[in-house]
Amino acid sequence: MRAAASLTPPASPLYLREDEIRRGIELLYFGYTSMVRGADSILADSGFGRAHHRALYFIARRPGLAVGELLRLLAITKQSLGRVLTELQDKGLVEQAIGTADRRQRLLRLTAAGAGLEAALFAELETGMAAAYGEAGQAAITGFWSVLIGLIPTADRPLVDSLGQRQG
Amino acid sequence: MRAAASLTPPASPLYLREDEIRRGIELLYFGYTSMVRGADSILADSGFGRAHHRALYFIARRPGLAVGELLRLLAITKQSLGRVLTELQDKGLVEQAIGTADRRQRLLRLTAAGAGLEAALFAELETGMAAAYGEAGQAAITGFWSVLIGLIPTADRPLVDSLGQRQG
DNA sequence: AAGATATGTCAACATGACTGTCCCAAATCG
DNA sequence: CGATTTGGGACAGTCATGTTGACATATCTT
Repeated sequence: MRAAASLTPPASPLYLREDEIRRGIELLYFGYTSMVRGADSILADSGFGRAHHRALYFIARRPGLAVGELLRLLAITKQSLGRVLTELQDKGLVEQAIGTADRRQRLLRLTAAGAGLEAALFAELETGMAAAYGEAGQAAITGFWSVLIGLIPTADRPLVDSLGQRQG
Repeated sequence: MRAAASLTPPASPLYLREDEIRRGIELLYFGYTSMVRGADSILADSGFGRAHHRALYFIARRPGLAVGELLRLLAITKQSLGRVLTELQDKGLVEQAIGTADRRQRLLRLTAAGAGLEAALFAELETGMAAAYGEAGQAAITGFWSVLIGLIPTADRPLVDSLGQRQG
């Protein structure tokens, strides 16, 4: 089915060859690692790692996030998150408040210092992402999103979607 | 960058809002982690981890790959790769041959057992990727690829492209 | 009052990165 | 030819970040 080698179509809709799957796997791997590696030097300067970055990111995205929600987003154990969160609080980047509706909850938000670091980290990711968006064009962006959504198990999609929703 | 906030053009493809950038970051994170997590149970059954999976993957993709090329693909230190490679060789999944053009090189390939495990791992990734491709449609796939390529530093793109090239 | 839930904490351990150092064999350069 | 560089390997120690398991406390729900 490799018939016309001269006029290779980008991707055939029905006959998905192994090479097309492998290309997706590889680009996803290299694209993801390129993105996260971009922030490493900023993190190293602050004495933090990628785990701290992920926590900062989601707290910045959803201020007032409860610990349990962050746990579900990161899909790690509470012991792992506990260490990260303790460090961020000890260094004054994150603060907690007791939940209003449910007083067992600890609602997380960034301090001014935390927001400053997160902004620097975000600016770094933004540079790369904006360049990629600009290079690829508007139509490509929606395609990029829709394939990625398709990779996420349907059970997890509401959680991911909730990040983009207007704050309640 | 946020200078023209007052006179925002209505639907300009160049006006990239923070939410669009954050959506890309998040979907890339969740899409990538969803993909790799799918193979974890197979790996655990074999007593390997994600580092072994990455090595197996690239050796399967480019049989006869030299150690140095694998090192550049994975972007880790040779000490880290050394341990992984030693384990894969000790368990009979990978074998080495002395380079023909350059006898210092060690060319890597999978044994039959290695190819079997890699096939099982690939089948797992393929299931998810094929479903996402199918859900999203052909146009989306090329958009997906082109944004991801844009995220990869230009200096690294030839290396990534080389994976898809016909074997020399 | 009893049970479930949200969070925190202690301890031990596994994985997979890192740095630094040293070594050997083969290729390449002068 | 000798000197240097390159490809690969090895030893030792460390760090970041994940895991299990057990247990405690406060609060909400029934």
